Amino acid sequence: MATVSRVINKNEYVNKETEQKVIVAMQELHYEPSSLARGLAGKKMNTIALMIPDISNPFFPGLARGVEDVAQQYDFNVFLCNSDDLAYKEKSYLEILRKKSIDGLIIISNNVNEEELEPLRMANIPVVLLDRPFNEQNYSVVRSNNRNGAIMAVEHLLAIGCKKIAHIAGPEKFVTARERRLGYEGIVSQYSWYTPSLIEHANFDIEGGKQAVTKLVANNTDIDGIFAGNDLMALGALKQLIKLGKNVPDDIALCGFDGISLTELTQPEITTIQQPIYEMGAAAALTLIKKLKGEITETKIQELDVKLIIRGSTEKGKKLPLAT
Amino acid sequence: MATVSRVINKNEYVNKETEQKVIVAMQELHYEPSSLARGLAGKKMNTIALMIPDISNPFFPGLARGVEDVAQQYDFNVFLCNSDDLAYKEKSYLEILRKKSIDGLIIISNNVNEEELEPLRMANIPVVLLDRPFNEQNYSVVRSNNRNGAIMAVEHLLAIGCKKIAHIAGPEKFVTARERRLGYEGIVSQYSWYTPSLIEHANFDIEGGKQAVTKLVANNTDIDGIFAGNDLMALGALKQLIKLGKNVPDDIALCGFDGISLTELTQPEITTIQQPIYEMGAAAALTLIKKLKGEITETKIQELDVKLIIRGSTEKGKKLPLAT
DNA sequence: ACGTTTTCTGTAACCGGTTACACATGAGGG
DNA sequence: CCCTCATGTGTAACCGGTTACAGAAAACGT
Repeated sequence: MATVSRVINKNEYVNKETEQKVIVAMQELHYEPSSLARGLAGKKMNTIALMIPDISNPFFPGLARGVEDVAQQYDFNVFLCNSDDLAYKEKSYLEILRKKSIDGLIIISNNVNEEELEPLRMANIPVVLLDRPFNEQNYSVVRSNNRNGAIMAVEHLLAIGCKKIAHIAGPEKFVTARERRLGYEGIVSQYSWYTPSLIEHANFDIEGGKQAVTKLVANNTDIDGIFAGNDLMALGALKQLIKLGKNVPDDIALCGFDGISLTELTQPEITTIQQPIYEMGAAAALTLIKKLKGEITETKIQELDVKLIIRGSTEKGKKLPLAT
Repeated sequence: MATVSRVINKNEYVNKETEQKVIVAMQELHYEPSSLARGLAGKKMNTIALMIPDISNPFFPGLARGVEDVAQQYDFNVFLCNSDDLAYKEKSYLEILRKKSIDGLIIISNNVNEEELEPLRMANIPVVLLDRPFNEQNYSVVRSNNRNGAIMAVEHLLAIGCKKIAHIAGPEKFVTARERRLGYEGIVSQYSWYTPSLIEHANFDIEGGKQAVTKLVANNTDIDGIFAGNDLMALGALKQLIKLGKNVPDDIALCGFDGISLTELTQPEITTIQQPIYEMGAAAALTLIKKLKGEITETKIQELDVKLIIRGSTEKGKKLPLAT
């Protein structure tokens, strides 16, 4: 028994011959060591968990892919938890994860706070905050440069000649939404046309984008540019703008944020600030796994750069193929 | 110790008073039973796995939601496995699932066959096939009525006056793709205009839809209707049709299959055959959990009905708002 | 040749639960 | 009053691994 265990873990003296015999026997008997028993005996389970808030926003599956690929590469499994951004689901998952003895956690969440992660810290389970850090001191963080991205978006809209730019902001409880709004405000507050009513808050989804556009257009008859806080809202915004008979980009130009592939699908295609989605997931997974292996101990912040992708929704004056 | 275990499992004589004392003590000590130890001692882990082929096709997250919600309701956890439709990933997951002692599996796959599931059968782990059954004899199956849906789609295209209808078929290895193609062929083969070149095979994704349209339009100058084998392909098809300067629906009408919400986002919106996505996931989870509880033992096939959702892409002659 | 060190393997305790079994207690029946 | 049975609790074996420890055999140094 002990020798078999040593063969499997290859970390102690085992005679080559015996090792071969064990390996052959394992194959013949189709022996598969039980993760449960190993875990119980104090070994790592080689499983990390990834908690995402919304599986139907393609941004998060995109992150998940990055996490999964890296995990797979290092022989880790990923336990995917979809929290729907609901605090109670997140709490319940955190409990479950502890009971199941996962080795580490990558979490994207606004509802969770330090206190709730305390039990994990006690159990020595490392945590990496992805995309939405609630605390950059005590945890390793992977996120993109949201404020910069917002600035790039607004400056681009100004560069193409927009004279009055509105912002569809995500919920204030999201750091990402706040950062993007701050980036927007930083630029536009210098202009005389700016009024706070140019900011409309909405949920980070298609419906939110639609509703925000309706309000913005009703309250500000002369806006000619919209910076949406994420791509789903930009999609909804575009849909609604068309419905209201606005020409995009000639009447109103539109820029999103995230870089999900759906923005290439619309007519016109949507200009957006592209985050390195896959890479963010991969970086988070790599950081977590290195922590698990003890290769790094200190917490670190990884801020990835975003990129402006110019498409039809901000190319004024260009002749586009007609949709109808 | 034994008494505590009895309190937790509430299945044997325990004095009310003692029970209370145990419960209080558990709270005071923040005691959380270890799933690992329970699993090792032969108990269920209350975890089921869901294997999906493509997390970026919204259809599958939709199924996942259904599965998750029902699982949660019955206090089960879901281990989500994204196989990318790759046989080796699926195989590797099947091994892992066995080692981790999950209780049951819901699988959406073409690559897996009976032989590969044999170890699960030996380990007495029930399996439910979802969406893409490779065998309807030995496993419980949840799927929708694909052939009927295809027939409905084609008949709708005929009803609005299409004189030559093409089909973008998914890969033949998918049962769903085959069934839909058969439904299409069943109807159109009665017509004199039908030729096999009206069927173009493509991958079940946006890019596939684009490519197929390019070929179809090149080979058949007079098609005026397209039935796409799934919505992602329909999205790609629409995009490409517009690029080629075709008016949808007046030049070419378009119908998809699945009923993902993205079809409402385009201009024009896409007519589609709606599957009860969430319900399919929920039904699969319910079946699996009932099997786990021993409430059902026989295998059963659940075929859910689909529904035609008529939208702009098949409403000929209607004035639509302009996109540009 | 003999003591020391290295290599190798087996025994047994342990991880944290479940459960068969033994045993104690009190209630009910004749 | 004694026997039986239902109720309640503790003991110990077990699930399937890991690993500290002990001890055997082989290699090495002098």
